[in-house]
Amino acid sequence: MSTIKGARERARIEVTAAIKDEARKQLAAEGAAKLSLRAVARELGMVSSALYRYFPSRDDLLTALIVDAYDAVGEVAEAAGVKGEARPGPDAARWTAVACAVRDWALAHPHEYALIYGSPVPGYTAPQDTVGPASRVGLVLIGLVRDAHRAEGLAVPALDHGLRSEAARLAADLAPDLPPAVVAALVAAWAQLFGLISFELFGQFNRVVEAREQLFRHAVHELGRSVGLMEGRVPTGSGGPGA
Amino acid sequence: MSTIKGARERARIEVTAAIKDEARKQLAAEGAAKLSLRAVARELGMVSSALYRYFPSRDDLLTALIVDAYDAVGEVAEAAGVKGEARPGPDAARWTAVACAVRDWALAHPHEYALIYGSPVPGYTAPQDTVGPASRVGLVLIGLVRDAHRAEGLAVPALDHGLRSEAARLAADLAPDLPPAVVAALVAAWAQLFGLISFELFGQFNRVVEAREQLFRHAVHELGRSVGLMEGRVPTGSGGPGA
DNA sequence: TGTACATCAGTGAACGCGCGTTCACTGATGTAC
DNA sequence: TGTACATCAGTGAACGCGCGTTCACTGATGTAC
Repeated sequence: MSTIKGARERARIEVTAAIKDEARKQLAAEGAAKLSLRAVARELGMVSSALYRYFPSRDDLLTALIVDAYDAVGEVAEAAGVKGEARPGPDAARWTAVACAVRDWALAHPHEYALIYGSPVPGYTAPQDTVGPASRVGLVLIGLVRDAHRAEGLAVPALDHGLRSEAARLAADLAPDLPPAVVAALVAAWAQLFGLISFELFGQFNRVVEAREQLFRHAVHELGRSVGLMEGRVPTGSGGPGA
Repeated sequence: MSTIKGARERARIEVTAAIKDEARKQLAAEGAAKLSLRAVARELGMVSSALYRYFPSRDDLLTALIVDAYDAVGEVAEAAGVKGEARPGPDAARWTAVACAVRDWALAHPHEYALIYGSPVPGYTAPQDTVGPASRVGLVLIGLVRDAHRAEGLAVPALDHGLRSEAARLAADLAPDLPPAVVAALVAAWAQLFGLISFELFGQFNRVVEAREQLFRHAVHELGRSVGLMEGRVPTGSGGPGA
């Protein structure tokens, strides 16, 4: 249990947070490649060498920011994906809710998004610590499809011949309880979901698309169908689709 | 006509090309943010100030690389998208061919791809010169769908209520001769196509997906369907689908 | 409660480095007569 | 064909800047007895 510790420990936690906050600000202003320890220290009124009490190197600070970003978007996705009384609609609606939540977070934190889903930072290789947090959004999507499958609300898609063995491998790795065709479609949909967000965020829609949310919802809806998620059977109203 | 000019002019063309080639090498090694005029000059055996005879600033060199990259991928897409005796199959096959050609180029030139489709370079804003070259791949996709439409080989998709006005706007801007539903689906598919490539290229498939080409082809095939492209009606063989 | 010692946050100076850009210059290539 | 001048590629030194990281240090906080 981390009960109330001494002033030293509390100070350390606060300063660490302040360093990361300031670093995030600079990320937004200059991008990851130009994140500078000296600038962070300067802004915090510290001397640059003082940061080394908190992070052994610039790369370690970057890693901390990456882990935080994965956790932040993961949390948002998990919150949007909860099943329960709060969200009684069909699973297709949860699918869309998760996708929109991720997109909203990305629009609100574009530079943190770019840090984790953008072009790799040159010379930086992510350490093992990032793989857990990095998989949280994916796990939400898998869980959601699993719920639909258990409720027999999944229209299992067809599986290309060429994709059979990879689909089996993916299913064994990620969700042995789901049909391989669903897992393969899910992985493809996962990539396309983030692809859509990146494309918008990195400016490719500038001067082309205006109603970006509508286009996003449309595409996400199609992605949900490609995975096998079905609409509620009643065309109007929000009555549950039954077992 | 650019007939054979003096030695000075030929030298200028050659040196300009050498600078861009060396810059591309450094792009691959260090990424766009760390592209350094001094390093390029050093590698070329010139003094750094000499580069200013060729490019007025670092940003102008970057712009030249961006334009070249857009042109390179545009050329590849155009070559793969040509209609004619060489490629008599249904338009769905051309669609896949274009997508695979773009992906192949991206895999062969990952850093040039990241330069144009990756996270924006901080502090750099693309000038007007890039918009023409940037649209070449999109134009290929539009042309291809237009061919299918003219041959009545297009199954016009349904159009969400919420997307109607944007679809009309997009169609007016990009392809007034195509049904708005098709244009909207095409723009979404275009984003997802590059999204898939970026996701793979930026390392998100590491330790998850192995048979990446198969997964890509599967997703691209679905995207083609979402736009309305149809398979040849004859399930086996490559006989043309007729008018 | 008081003292002696250990821990550790933060300082300030320094090392060695690389960067983009400017500027006056040299010398070779091209041009006009 | 020959001469005078203009053009321009490339030089070398300099300006002013920022960076990550190390290191011996001071002084405050925490701990053991």
